[in-house]
Amino acid sequence: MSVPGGGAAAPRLKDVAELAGVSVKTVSNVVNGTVPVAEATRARVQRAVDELGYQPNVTARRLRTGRSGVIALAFPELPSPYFAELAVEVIAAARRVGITVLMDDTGGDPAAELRIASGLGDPMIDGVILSPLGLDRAALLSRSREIPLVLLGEADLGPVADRVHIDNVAGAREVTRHLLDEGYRRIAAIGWQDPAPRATAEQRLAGYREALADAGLPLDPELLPPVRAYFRPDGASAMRRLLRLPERPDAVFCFNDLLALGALRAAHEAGLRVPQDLAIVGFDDVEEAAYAIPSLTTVAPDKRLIAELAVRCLEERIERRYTGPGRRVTPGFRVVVRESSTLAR
Amino acid sequence: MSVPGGGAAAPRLKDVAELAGVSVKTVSNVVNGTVPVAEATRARVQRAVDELGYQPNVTARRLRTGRSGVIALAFPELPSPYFAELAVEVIAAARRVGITVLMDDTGGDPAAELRIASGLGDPMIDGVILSPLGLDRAALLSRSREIPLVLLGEADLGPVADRVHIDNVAGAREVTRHLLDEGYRRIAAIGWQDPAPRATAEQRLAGYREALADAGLPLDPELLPPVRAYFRPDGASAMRRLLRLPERPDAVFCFNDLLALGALRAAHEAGLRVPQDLAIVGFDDVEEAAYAIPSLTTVAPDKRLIAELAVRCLEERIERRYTGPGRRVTPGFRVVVRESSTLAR
DNA sequence: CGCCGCTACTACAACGTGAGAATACAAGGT
DNA sequence: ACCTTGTATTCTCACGTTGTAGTAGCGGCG
Repeated sequence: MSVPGGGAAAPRLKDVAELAGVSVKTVSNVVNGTVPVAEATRARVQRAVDELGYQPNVTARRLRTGRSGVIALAFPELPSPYFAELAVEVIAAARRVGITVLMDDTGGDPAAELRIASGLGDPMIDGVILSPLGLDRAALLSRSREIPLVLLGEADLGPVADRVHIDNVAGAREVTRHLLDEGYRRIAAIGWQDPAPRATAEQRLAGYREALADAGLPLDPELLPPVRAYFRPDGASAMRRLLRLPERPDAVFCFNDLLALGALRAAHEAGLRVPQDLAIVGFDDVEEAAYAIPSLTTVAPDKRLIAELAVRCLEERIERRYTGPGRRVTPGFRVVVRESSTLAR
Repeated sequence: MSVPGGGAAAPRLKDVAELAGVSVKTVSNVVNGTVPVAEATRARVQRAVDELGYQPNVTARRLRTGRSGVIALAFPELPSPYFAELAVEVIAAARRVGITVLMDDTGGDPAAELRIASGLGDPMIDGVILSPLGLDRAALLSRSREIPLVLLGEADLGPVADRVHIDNVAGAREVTRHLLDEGYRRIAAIGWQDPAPRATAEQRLAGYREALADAGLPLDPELLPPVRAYFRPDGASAMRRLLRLPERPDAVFCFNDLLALGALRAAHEAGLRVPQDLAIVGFDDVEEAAYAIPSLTTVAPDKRLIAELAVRCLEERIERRYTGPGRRVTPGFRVVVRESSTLAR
C-alpha cells in the first residue's frame, strides 16, 4: 500500500468504482446503505473497498451533507479527575458508534459555555455535550444557533436540551444517612456557595437537609462554610474554618471528592485522625478516592452509563430520530463505603 | 437547526463578491492575502465582508487544500493525572494557533500506537502528537504513511519524528540527591520493570544509580522491586514487598507520582510515618501530589512549555516550514520539595 | 402487444473554496 | 503606433462526496 518516499494517496470512491466496475454512486450507496443494492453488486463493491482500504473522506462528506461526525465535549475543568474520567468514557462511547469527540474546556465561563452550546466553538460540529457551570436558562434560550445539545449535570436549563444526570438530592441524602447510621451526629457540609449557589450546591445541600430532618436533627448554619469553588484548596480552607468552631463537627459531607480530599488534608494538618476524630465523605468517586489515606467514602455515579446515555441522546437528535422537547435521563448511583467514615469511635 | 424566523444562511464568498461588485476569487485573495490586491478594491471587499459578517467555510477550505486543521493527541492512559494535565495544556496551546485536537487513548498497545503514528486513527488528520509506550523504532519505521509526528516522553524512536521530553536522568539524579542531602542512606526505587523495562524505567533508574554512585553508596538489587505498570496499586504492592525486607529502606524514589501515592498508602497501612520513618518522592508533579498526606516531593516538568513546544514543532512540520530530520527539544524541570522528604529524623 | 410500475443502477450537478491560467488594462520603451 | 512588462482581476476547474433525476431491463396485466 505504501510507496517508499512518497506514500500512496488515499483511495477515493472513484478508485473503488473503477476496480469494481460500477458507478461512483453505487459505491457510495454500498458504503452508506442509503439505498438497497443487489447482493452480487454489493459483495463485489465490498471486496474492492477492502482491497483498497478505502475510507470515506470526511471533509468532502461534510461539505456535501453538512454533517461532520464530530461532536464537542465541554467541561468546566478538564483536569479535574471527575471530568477527566467522564471524558474518557464519553470518548469511548462515541467511538463505539463512529463519532469522534473534540474536547473543550470552558473554565465555567458563561460566555464560553454559550459559545459552545451554540456550536460556535469549532466549525461544523454536529452536536454538543456540555457540562454547564455558569450558564443560565435565559442565556441558553438566546443562543444563535440551535445545535443538538445534551447537558450533563445538575443544572436545569429548561426543555431546550436533553439532560443526563444522577439524582443528586438522593445521593446527598443517602451518604448523609450513612454518616448518621455510623453514629455521627454533628455533621457539617462543605460545598455551599454563598452569593450565587450552583445547582450542584443547592441539590446536595437539599439532600443533606432531608437526611438531618429525617433524623430529627437541627441544621446549624455554622456547619455550612461557603466555598468559592470545588477544588482541594477550597475544601482545605473550609475545613480549617470548621475546626476553629467552639463546638467542632464530628463528620463532614463534602459536595465533591476534591473538597473532601482538601478537607482530609486540613484535618490531618490539625492533628485529627480520620475517621476516629472526624469522618469525611465525598461525592463523585474519582479514582483517587480509593487511594486516599484513609480511603474515602463517596457517592459513585455510573460514569460509563452516563456517557453512554449522553452519546445516545445526542445521536438521536443529530440523526433527527428524535426531535421533541428536552428529555431527562437519570441513571443510578451507589454509596461506596470506605475507611473515612467507618470504625467510628 | 435554523434560527426562528427563517435564519439567514451563512454568507459565502459569492455573496460577498456580489455585494462588493467583484469576482469570487478577488474576495478570496483579500481574505487570504495570497495575492496583492489594489487598496481601493481591498477596502471595498473588506467592507462587504464586515457587513455580511462573512466567515470562511472551513470545511470547503479543507477540502480544497487537503488540510483539516485537526491533530490527534494520543496518550497511553488519559485518566492518569499526568496525561490529563498535559492534555489540557496541549489543547490550549493548539487552540492558540487555530488547531483543534482530537483525543485518543492507546492503552500503550504498540499496534494502536502505530496506527495513530501512521495517521490511520481518524481520517484527515494533519499531524499527531503521541506519547508512546510500547512502540519501538523498527515498528515506527514501518508505518505506512509518513504523517507529521511529534513524540512526547523518554522513548528514543529515532530521527523519524521530533521529540519533546525533559532530561529524565537528570531529574531522577537530582531528586535522589535531594534524599541524600536530607540524610537518607538506604534509598529504594520503585518503578523498575523486569523482563521489558520501558525507556522511562531505564532513564530514571540511571539517574538514581548516578546519584548513589556519586555519594559512594552501593546499589542493592533488593531495593529495586519491579512493577507491572505505573499506577497506584503497583506502587502499593512494591512498597509492601520492600517493607518485608529484613533491612528496610529509609527512603523510596518512585518513578512517577502514582506509584508514590500507592507507596504512601502502603506505608500508612503498615503504620509507618512519612517522612519520619520513611521518605517518599515521586516524579511528574501531578496536582494531587501537592494535596497528598503528607504532600509529595517530586520532579516537576514544565507541562505548559512541553505542550507549547510540541504544538509548535508539529505546526512547523505540517506547514512544511521544517522538513529536516527529527529534532530533540528538552525543556527544563524543577525538583519541588514538600513534606514527604523533609523534617528527617 | 404495449404500457405500467418496479428494481437496480448511472449521469450529473452541486456543496464553498483556492490554485492557476487567462484576460483586461495601464504605463513605458522603441 | 506597437509591443513589452507588469499589475489587477476574472475564469475555469478540481477537491470527494451525495442528492436528484433519469435510464435500462424485466415481469405482469389489460
